[in-house]
Amino acid sequence: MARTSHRNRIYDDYLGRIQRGEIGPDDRLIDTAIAAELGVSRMPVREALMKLAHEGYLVGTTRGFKLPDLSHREILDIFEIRRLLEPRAAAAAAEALDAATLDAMARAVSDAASTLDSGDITLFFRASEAFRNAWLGAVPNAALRETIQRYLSQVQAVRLATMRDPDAHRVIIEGLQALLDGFRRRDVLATQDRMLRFVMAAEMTYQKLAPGNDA
Amino acid sequence: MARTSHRNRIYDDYLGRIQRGEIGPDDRLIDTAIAAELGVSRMPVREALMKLAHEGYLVGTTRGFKLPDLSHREILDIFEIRRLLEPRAAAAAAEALDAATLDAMARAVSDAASTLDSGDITLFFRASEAFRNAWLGAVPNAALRETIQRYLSQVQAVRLATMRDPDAHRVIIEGLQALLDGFRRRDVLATQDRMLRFVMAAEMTYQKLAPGNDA
DNA sequence: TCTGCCAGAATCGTATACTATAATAAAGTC
DNA sequence: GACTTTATTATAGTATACGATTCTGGCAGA
Repeated sequence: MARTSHRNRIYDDYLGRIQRGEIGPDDRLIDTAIAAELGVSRMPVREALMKLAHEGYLVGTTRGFKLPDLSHREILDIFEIRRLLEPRAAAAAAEALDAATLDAMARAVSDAASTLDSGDITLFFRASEAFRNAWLGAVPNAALRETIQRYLSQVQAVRLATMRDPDAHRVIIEGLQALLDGFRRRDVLATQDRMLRFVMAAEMTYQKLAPGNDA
Repeated sequence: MARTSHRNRIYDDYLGRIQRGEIGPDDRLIDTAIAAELGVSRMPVREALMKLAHEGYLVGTTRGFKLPDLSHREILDIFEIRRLLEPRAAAAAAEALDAATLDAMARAVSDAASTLDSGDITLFFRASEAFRNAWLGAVPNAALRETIQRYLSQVQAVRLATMRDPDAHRVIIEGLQALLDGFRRRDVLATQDRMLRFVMAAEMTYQKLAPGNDA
């Protein structure tokens, strides 16, 4: 009867929670616990969590699944990939974005800008995520979009590490505003350049604020 | 006792088979059949195959797992990603390659070149795969390496579609020779350029020989 | 001969149960 | 009081079983 399986519903559910930042770095996702909560057996939960792990959104430990804690090196390695992919993806999205999505992006940017005064970290997180998901959703190359999405954990880790620094906060918001302007004008080249600058700014900020160098 | 789980052993086993081209486009991988063959239950086999599917090496159908049959569009989309990533990755590998790996690559290229006369398609396939795995193994950025490896299915599909054309065959071997020269001389910029040319040559050849346009 | 339906078989999704293993807590020793 | 060793327990891994679903092939009727 079910139009989709338990496994897929649970997968969608937890992917959404991860994207919205509802899973903390210390949370442990245990199949039996989730299964009991949902009134199903371990297996569909286990399979959903393993799928998230195979896609990089979680890592399995001997004691439950948790968010990956990326090392300094891994974060820098992924920055290298993002520098290569995201400018091109953003440029392609600039040609494809529709008005409704642009409006949503404008709202996200103004939400984010408002947190410069309010210091509302949660809103800033949500607005950044909304902006990113909006333009990514408009990338016509599905494979490219999915590859970029898989680095969600890195984006969130960087955000977490840099968010509380006022300078970084300001730099990011200026970057978002510049990007929004490029997207709005459907200026492919400007968008490409600005996305590269945006990623590189994030990288430099991260390097400055990074918590030493772990494994 | 087992140093690793059944699941992981089966995963490694079948990933190897896929890489070596031992799984045909019409083969169906059925968990119960493999389980019976190995003397284990369905579950570890099922989980191994699902992991391969989550990583893009297989797709699940209602009747077993099989190789993904990428559409024309998907193949072109992945070419766009490869154009962005592989030149940079090859350039980084050029700095890191050791002598033994270079020797292995030289052997792969000469094996591949020998098939111009012999027409030994299997050897050409194996040699191309060996060359690719060799330089990819030397890419220092692990995340980049893994992302590129995930497009194995596309590489194989393109190889399959272009391999039998004599012109394409020759173009590929010339590209391999040019790449080998770049790698050998540890010439980062030349390697980067040549890898871009190599990928673009494959793309153009594929477009010329491509089997129409399916879904 | 073609088309639609039905029965059977193959395979998937899920449930439950058991074992193995690794983290944690507890107990003992120096 | 710190360090080692031994229970305890939580959780992962695997096995087995069964109902649900979806192909497949044959049969009936047009």
